[in-house]
Amino acid sequence: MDLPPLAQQFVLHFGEMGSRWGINRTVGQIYALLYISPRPLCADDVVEALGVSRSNVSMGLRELQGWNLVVPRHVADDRRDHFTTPGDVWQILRTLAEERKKREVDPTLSVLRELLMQTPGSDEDRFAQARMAEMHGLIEQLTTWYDDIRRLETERLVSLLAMGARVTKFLDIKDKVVTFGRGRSPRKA
Amino acid sequence: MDLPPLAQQFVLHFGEMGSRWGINRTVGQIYALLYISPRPLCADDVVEALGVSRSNVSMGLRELQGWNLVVPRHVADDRRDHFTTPGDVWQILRTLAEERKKREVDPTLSVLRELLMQTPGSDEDRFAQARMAEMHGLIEQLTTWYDDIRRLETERLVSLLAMGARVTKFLDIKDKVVTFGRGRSPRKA
DNA sequence: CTGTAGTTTCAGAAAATACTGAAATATCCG
DNA sequence: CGGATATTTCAGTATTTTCTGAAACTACAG
Repeated sequence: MDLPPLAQQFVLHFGEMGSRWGINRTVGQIYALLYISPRPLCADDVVEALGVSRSNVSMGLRELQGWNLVVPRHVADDRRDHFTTPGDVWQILRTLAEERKKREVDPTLSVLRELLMQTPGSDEDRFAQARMAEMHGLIEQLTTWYDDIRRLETERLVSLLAMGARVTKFLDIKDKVVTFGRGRSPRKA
Repeated sequence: MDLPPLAQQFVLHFGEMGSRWGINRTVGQIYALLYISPRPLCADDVVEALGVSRSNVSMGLRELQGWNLVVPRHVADDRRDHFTTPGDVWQILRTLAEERKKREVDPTLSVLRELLMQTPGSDEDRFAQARMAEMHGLIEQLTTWYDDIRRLETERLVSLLAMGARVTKFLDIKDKVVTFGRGRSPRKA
């Protein structure tokens, strides 16, 4: 690997973190490389930059495309496919959330649903099913919330984040507003 | 493995998902088993239920304790350690978020900080650093937000989730309130 | 149709990870 | 302390995952 120092450290870090993120080292490195590259790179550029085999790069790029974290981009006067990461980090975050949900949460949700449909044949199973119901309820609440906020434009999402826990203040206000609406004597909030 | 049908399916599913969640099959199964068990189990119970080696269970339990997803619990008249998962699913969610952040996000955040301190030695590095700054900004916003809401009691967290994207309505209200505060003539909202 | 440049597939090698049984260690009780 | 029970460590084995080079495939230009 022969990259400028900062780039190299970044790429190596992503390689190491790869395993914790459920991807392998090469895939992590390819992503990092494309992320900090000022222009789209072709597979051979990646081979050269990372010093791994051509076929490994091919597989890595395929996997990253499967995650929608890397997109092909045509470059004038070159038959070869070139690749970039989407530029907007907020978009990347959405993609990541979406894909992780799809891989890590959805399968479990559907298994839980199936198991909750079945009739328990023993006390153990009855208890187990109750626990599964709790887990199912939690996941369902989370995914409903996620489905809701994923549609927000970035700007709104950012202000929501910036508010943080302070939004709960408005929950209080809401309670008061509701009270007013029920005919109690209003007074200034 | 010899468990009641529902329990068994649940345990097997967690074993399969393990790899996607960054844990191995046995660890996933142990967790699932403890989660649906009506009483704390000792290591030998787990060996018996899952049909894996004693030492494997020992390592798995150790790992799960490292994640704070399993806690030892004493059982009367038995010298052996017994283990449970915390009962409250919301607490489990918090723990999971906390641990995943610690393992998957924090190391990258600190590497990014380091790399942003360094002086770029080339145009490539200058560009790379700009991209790293974007990523750093995003992660920092997310972790700030997370630090904020992780402290909420469950009840408030739940209502926040239930509100979903509707909280943004209050952002509009807030704008109005600010406007009022600046001396424009107030009228009922 | 043929040659060329580019890409993907795939079987096996290499590396990493998970699992086991045996031995070592720790803990408790009398 | 000595013996019994419970737990952990660890070296070796098995399994899984990753990576490679060679071959197969594809698309296009001449």
